[in-house]
Amino acid sequence: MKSQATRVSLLHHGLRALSVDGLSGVTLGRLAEAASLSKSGLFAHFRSKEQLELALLDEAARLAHVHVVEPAMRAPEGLPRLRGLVERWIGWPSRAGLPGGCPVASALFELDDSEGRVREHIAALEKEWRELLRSLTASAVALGHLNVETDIEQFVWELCGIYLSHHASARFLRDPAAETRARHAFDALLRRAGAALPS
Amino acid sequence: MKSQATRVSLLHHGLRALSVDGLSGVTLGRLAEAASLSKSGLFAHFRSKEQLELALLDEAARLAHVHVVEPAMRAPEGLPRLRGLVERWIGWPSRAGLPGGCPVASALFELDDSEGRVREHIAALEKEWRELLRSLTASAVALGHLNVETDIEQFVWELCGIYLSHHASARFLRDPAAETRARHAFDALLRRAGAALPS
DNA sequence: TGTGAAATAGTACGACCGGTCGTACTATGC
DNA sequence: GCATAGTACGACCGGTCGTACTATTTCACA
Repeated sequence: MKSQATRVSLLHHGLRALSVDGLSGVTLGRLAEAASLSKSGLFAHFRSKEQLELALLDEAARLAHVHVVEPAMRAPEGLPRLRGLVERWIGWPSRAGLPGGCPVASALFELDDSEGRVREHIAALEKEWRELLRSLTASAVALGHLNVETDIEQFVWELCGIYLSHHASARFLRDPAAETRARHAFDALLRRAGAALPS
Repeated sequence: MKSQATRVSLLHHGLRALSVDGLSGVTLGRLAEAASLSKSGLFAHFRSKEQLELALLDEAARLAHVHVVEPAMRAPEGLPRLRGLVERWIGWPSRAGLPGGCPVASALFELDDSEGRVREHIAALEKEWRELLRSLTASAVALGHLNVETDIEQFVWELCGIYLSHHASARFLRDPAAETRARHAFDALLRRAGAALPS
């Protein structure tokens, strides 16, 4: 039982470090210290650095599910649900209590030329996420909230661009207008897809 | 004279490493070995890791200028020049001979929560780049190629989103359609700004 | 309350990190 | 033609990395 609590604490501190420093910034020594544990005590939970990284990515995905997906799914199907998801998605890490940026987004650029299980795991998470965006968009089309001619794949692709641009301008450039820019871009994307929007 | 050649070689190998592994992946030992130099011989050129990083970022900017900006500036002012720039910008690292991705783009996500001169340098480069995009867009507006109501800042912001989304989908997800998606997104952005487009 | 397993600590390892040292060699300017 | 500055070398610094091994503590349950 104690073990479970320790593991939760490790994932908590590890996720914070991951969001700030990226995958390569999470080290066993620092994480052990942050969690008030010895390096070997930590090692007993994750038998390798790789397993720790995989667990941290899963924890990030779980947190995103709790803070983004679940509340969004309570909105009515179609456009409202899609809007709800996107609004909670953009900038979700800080609302979820993370001190840094989105772990998956930074990993997308950190590991783009690497190989191995960690990269594959992120690729799987990212594809799963895009599949969710795709299905919510398709649902909005099916319900007549968006045009039937909408290129759904293209829609999702551009949506991801908005997310990444927001991440870069909010977190790196520290542009206070990032939120507004993202919302305007999303509105424009919806308008192009034929959504009925207030002005 | 010999010194100059060594420095060029160091920047060359360093930039390759930077594009593949990111800033944290460039280490003095590995770079020295790649350039067939001792670590201390390398140190004679760059008196600290930080100075090396700054020099590498400048070299990346120089390369981008040669491969992206200069050829684009030969196109007629206004929309043609803007189009020329964007077309050469998207995916420029591989066309410039780099084995990895865009060093600035990955640094935008790698250093978003850090501090120091390196971060500031990247911020300056990025702002300079966005200012270039802004001025070319403003020129296209002034010449009547784009609507006068165009929100130029917003236009540039979304353009950066297209660049980042292309980077992620091409380099990480290895989606062969990345190029097409980026072009379609750019065309849609131009159409929204009132550009006269074929079909 | 005693015991065995689970959880954690302790210690050590080889490799690599950024950086410094003294020392050569070599190109360049006076 | 010689002083000087730049360039490169190999050895080495203290520190941290991931990982392995053994010892100790903690705790649930008999």
